[in-house]
Formats: sequence, structure tokens, C-alpha cells
Amino acid sequence: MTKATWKKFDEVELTHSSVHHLMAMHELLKRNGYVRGVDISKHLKISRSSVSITIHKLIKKGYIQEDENKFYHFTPKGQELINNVLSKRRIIRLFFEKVLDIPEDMAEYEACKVEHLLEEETGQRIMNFIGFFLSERKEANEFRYALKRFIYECGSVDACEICEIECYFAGKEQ
Amino acid sequence: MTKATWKKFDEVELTHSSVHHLMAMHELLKRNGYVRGVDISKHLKISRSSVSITIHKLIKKGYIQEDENKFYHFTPKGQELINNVLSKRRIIRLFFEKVLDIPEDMAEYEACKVEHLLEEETGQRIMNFIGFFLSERKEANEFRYALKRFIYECGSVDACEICEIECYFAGKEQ
DNA sequence: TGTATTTGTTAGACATGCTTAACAGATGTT
DNA sequence: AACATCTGTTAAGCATGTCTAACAAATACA
Repeated sequence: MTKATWKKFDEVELTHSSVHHLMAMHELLKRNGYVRGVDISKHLKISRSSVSITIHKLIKKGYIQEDENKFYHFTPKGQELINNVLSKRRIIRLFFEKVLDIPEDMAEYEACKVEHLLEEETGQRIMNFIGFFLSERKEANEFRYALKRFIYECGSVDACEICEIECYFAGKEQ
Repeated sequence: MTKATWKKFDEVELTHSSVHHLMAMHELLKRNGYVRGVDISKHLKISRSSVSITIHKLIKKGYIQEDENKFYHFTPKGQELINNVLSKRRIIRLFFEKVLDIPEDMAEYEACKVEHLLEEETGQRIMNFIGFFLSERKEANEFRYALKRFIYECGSVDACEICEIECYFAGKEQ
């Protein structure tokens, strides 16, 4: 771990909580055409007071605007962020489901923890990868077919990098 | 988002910070053969006091033991956790580097944010995937070769799921 | 009109994890 | 032996995000 890479974890511009406030707003706007504090509060199952505080922070940071009736709207900045998170969420879920073959609810859970933490660049690359993986190209078709029948076992592959990992999983090393 | 999936984010048994205290311990043990509080403090670039507090929590939780000279050691529970995180870290980094072709330092950064959040099951599945992806199987070879030459463009693939995503990236939808 | 409900805000509380400052005890140096 | 340094702990402070309780203002209903 170089320098203090690990610390950057909470130097992210928006916290997990804030991102989910924005995501809730987006879902409710789509569903109802409007959002108020209490809607977010019910959606996220947290208190109105907590929502109130977070929303005002997001207004200060320029992600949200409040109209005269206390209905909330995204600023362009907020909308852009939502688009980014949504696209990453989708692509990550798709990856978990289609590539790793993880059940839907589990894929959602795993994606939720991770979606807002990954960079745009990473999202783009996963998209590129999945674009190819799910395509009808001959190489992709054959790869998917063979992958489905593949079960990894230590020794079945000559890449020793992987083998080291298997040893970790089996708890044989260190 | 079902129920309050998003809240589980911080219901994880150990926080990002705690995991990194344990990881630091592991690295220092491997390097020096011992660990004291001050070593962790320097390694993570945080104050001794903060380390002291976190370490005592980890002792209470049963991940660490302290000997008569204030040198720290893993309990079996702690060692197991370290093995799990290490294996996931490796496999995730490998995925970012070898599959997504992300530069090494970026891959490390991305992996760091994510490694302790994913379930064992997910780690296992990524391992299985990479086991096949990096193998010398004909399908894997051809897939890798073709993937390297592939650049995703909206319309180049008929999977409309992906296309929707591309629209998000381009900010054309919603 | 008067009362009840809904909604948003504020205050006080608690838990996290970090900081600095002060201090205690051990170790090192001269 | 005396002073300096290193190490660990504790206390007080700040920021996060959550909670409950209290209150204010608007809305709904009788």
C-alpha cells in the first residue's frame, strides 16, 4: 500500500449515505414526479431529521435545489452524478450477474456496496469488457460456453498467480 | 433497492479502518517479525492514540492478542480474516489489471476501496472466472486476443442492456 | 372555526474515527 | 544519576451520520 491509499476511502467527495440520498431522490422523482424530505425518509427508512440535515448539505454542495414548496430538484451537477452512479450500478450488476453468475439479489447487494466507490474510468472499462463478453462474436460465444463448464481447481491451470490465491483461499499459506 | 440494502454498508463486522489496521499488522509482521502500536501508526500515517484505541477494540473483538511487551499477534480468527482479505485483494487486483487492463497503481487504489466489502462467495467466483480467463484454453486465448482489439461503441453490439448503459454514460437519458 | 395530522427543523444524545496535548513509564545516553 | 527520547494511554475536541423529542408551520378535516 503506497503512502496512505487506504485513507482516500473516506476522502470521496460524497459519502455512501449522501449518494443514496441522491439515488432515492432520483427513484422517487421518476416514480412520483416530485420529492419531499419525508419521501426520502420513508424510502431510506431513516428519520426525517437525518434526511433534513443531509439534504441541506447536498444543497450547499450544489447537487440539489429546493423550490418554494420544499420540493427538491437536481442541479445539472446532481443529475450528472446520478447518471454516473446509475451507469456504474448497472454495469457492475450486469457484471456480477452475467459474468460471475451471482444470483440477482446478491448481485444487487454487492453492487450497492461498491458502485459509488469505483472511478468512472473503471466503469468504462467494465462496460467495454461486458460489451465484448455479451456480444455475439464467435470468441465471446465460445468463451461463455466454455466458462460455464469450467470449475477452477488448484493445479488445473498453470498460471501460478492464481495458484497462490487458491492457497490463500484454502488457508494453507502464511 | 429492496428494504434497506444500502444501510448494510456500515453494518459490516469490521470497518474499512479496522481492516486496514489488521492489514498493516500483517505486513509489518511479515517484514519485521513483530508489530507494536507505533509501527502501525507510522505505516498508516495516523496518530499513536488513534491506533491504540482501534487496536484495543480489535483485541476485544478477538482478532488480536497482546503479549507482555505490548507486541501484537493475530488470533486464529484474525489470521483467518487476513487470509480472506488478502485473497480477495489479490484476485480483485488481478481482475482489474489482467481483465480490465487498468494500470497497476490505479488497480491497487480501486481494489483497496472494495476488497473488504465483497463477500467470500464473490471472491470465489472472480477467482473461478480469472482462472479460466488467464488459462491456456483455446477459448480463453482467443477471447483475450479479440478483447484486446475490441472497443465498445454504442450500436456495435446488439445487447440492448448494454446500449442503455452507454446512453447513461453519454448522459443522453433521464 | 378549531382540532388533528403532516412536514420540516432544531437540539441533544450516541457511536465512529480522526486529531492534538498531556502524561506515565520504559529505555537510551552521557 | 540525570536528562532525553520513545511508546502507549487518556482526555478533549472536531466531523460523520444516525436517533429521539420538541416545536413551528402548513395542510386536512369536522
